[in-house]
Amino acid sequence: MTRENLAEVLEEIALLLELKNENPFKIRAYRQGAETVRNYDGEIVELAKNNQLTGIKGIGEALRDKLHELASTGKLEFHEKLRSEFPSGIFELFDVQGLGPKKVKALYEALAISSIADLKAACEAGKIAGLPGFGDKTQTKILEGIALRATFADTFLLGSITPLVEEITSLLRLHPEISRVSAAGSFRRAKETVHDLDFLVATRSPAFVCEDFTKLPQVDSIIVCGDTKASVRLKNGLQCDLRAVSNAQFPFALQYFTGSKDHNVAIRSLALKQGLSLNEYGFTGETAANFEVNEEADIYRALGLDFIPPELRENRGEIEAAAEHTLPKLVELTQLRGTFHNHTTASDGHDTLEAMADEAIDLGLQYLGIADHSKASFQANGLDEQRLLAQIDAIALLNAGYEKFRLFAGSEVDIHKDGTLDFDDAILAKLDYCVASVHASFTLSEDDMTRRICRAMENEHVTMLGHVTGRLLLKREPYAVNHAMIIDCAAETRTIIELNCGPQRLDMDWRWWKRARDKGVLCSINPDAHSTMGLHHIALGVRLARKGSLRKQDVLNTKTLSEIETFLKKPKDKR
DNA sequence: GCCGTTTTCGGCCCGACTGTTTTCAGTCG
Repeated sequence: MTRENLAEVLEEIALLLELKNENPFKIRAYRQGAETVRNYDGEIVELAKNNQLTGIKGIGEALRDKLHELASTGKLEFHEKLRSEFPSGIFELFDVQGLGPKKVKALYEALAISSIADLKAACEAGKIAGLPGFGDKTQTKILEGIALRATFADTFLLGSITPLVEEITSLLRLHPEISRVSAAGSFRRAKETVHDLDFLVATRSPAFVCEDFTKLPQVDSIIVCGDTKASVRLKNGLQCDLRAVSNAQFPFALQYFTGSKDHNVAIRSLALKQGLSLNEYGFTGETAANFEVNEEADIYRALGLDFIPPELRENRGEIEAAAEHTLPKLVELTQLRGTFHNHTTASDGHDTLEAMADEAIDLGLQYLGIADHSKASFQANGLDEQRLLAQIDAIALLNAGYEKFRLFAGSEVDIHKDGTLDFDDAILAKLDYCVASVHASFTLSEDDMTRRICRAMENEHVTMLGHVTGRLLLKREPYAVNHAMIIDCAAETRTIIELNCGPQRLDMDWRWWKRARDKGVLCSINPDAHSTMGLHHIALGVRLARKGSLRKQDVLNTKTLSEIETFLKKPKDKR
């Protein structure tokens, strides 16, 4: 039973309750519960098993008991009973755009439709259009929705859509009727994956701008287009929404559409307590006129809060911190001085040592850590001892030619199944630093995997731990590890934990960094670059580090070259 | 079902858009 399993059951209950036309607030409580489970920074599964879920906002008595039953027995009677009332295929109907609980229920009751296949057949036979509340257009839209679902993924990697967001933002900026532009939503909050893109613009001609938006070259088809909002499907399948507001409304709308929903609910209730009502267009209420709002920060200030950076807006304590003026000063891209864990043509990288160094210099970095694979990563052309020693020499030779830049010789050394390393200590001692990573035997139990990784971290030559869970977002599940124990072990052994900023990895997950930070564990923002372009992912890494509440002093590679040289020369237990 | 500086009951965000209606229901964010 994983955290995600718990959350999924709660979400499924919410869906089933919707089908049963239950109290919408009860339904929301289950959804909220799922979100709380996903975001909780602690061993929530363990706590649920031991029935220790107390004092967690959003989880009351009923949810606590249900999560306890679920975590300790693997199932939940309440859930199973609900499930037995509907065929299991009915869940996939919710994936079709335009189908919500009422329509799904109507389809099931009138035509016994309980799968996408049923639905498609019924549409094609023209049976849907005649149902009450349905019509010809609905039937056509459902067929389109089914086709769309088959063609495109519905979730996208933050890193892979970033260039697209930049393109669209620049095009909107060029529009003569648009004065302000911003991406909003989960993209702006730097969620690791996003379902859709939200753009917000300030304009005097909203309807005109909405129409132009639907004509952008990236647009495949129009979903809706009204006077103040438009939704389109981009050519890569991503749904993209535009909201057009006035310049005065812009900061309110930006705050509103950036979310998260939970953050906004909390902000609004805080406003209400102060006699202010907040919506996406402004303040209302008796004292509303007292506040001049030009920027988002003015809204937070009006509520007695420090400005909350978008990355932190997940309702995980940031509002309380903003009220107490204890928000962290988050790390910024311009503060990075170098980066570690990068590959070259020696193992599975596409570019040479020299090319990688040149790119790092162009990015304004003072140092670059090389860490090609070790010999056990046979599939990645891992280096054996001899080739590694040759690479150390090659790096020394290049370093002699740089004036204000340095390459650090490292290795991404495989952690064997038993926690021993792929190189012996004598070889590791010759390196400037070492990243230890798991690349095989992913199916160990959580206990065994955690022990394996901790054993590796106990090695005095292991500077940092690579990709903690090995996850590939949207592709491969993380292997089972106990994050809390890994973090404790890192703190004890003075091992740095990597924030691997490959767009598919973003591992360790942002939800754990605050805990690591508070235990004094340093983070290294590592691109795991396999090409010169891969180095650019440090920008993505910084966004996720910010989301994880990390400050400059929590990030190893904000150290200057001379600081990092001193740091790496110290014995590990003195760092 | 959750929550509490309106505290154990009675709130809990609501506006935009579409399609099917003839004033509104459903979906979405």
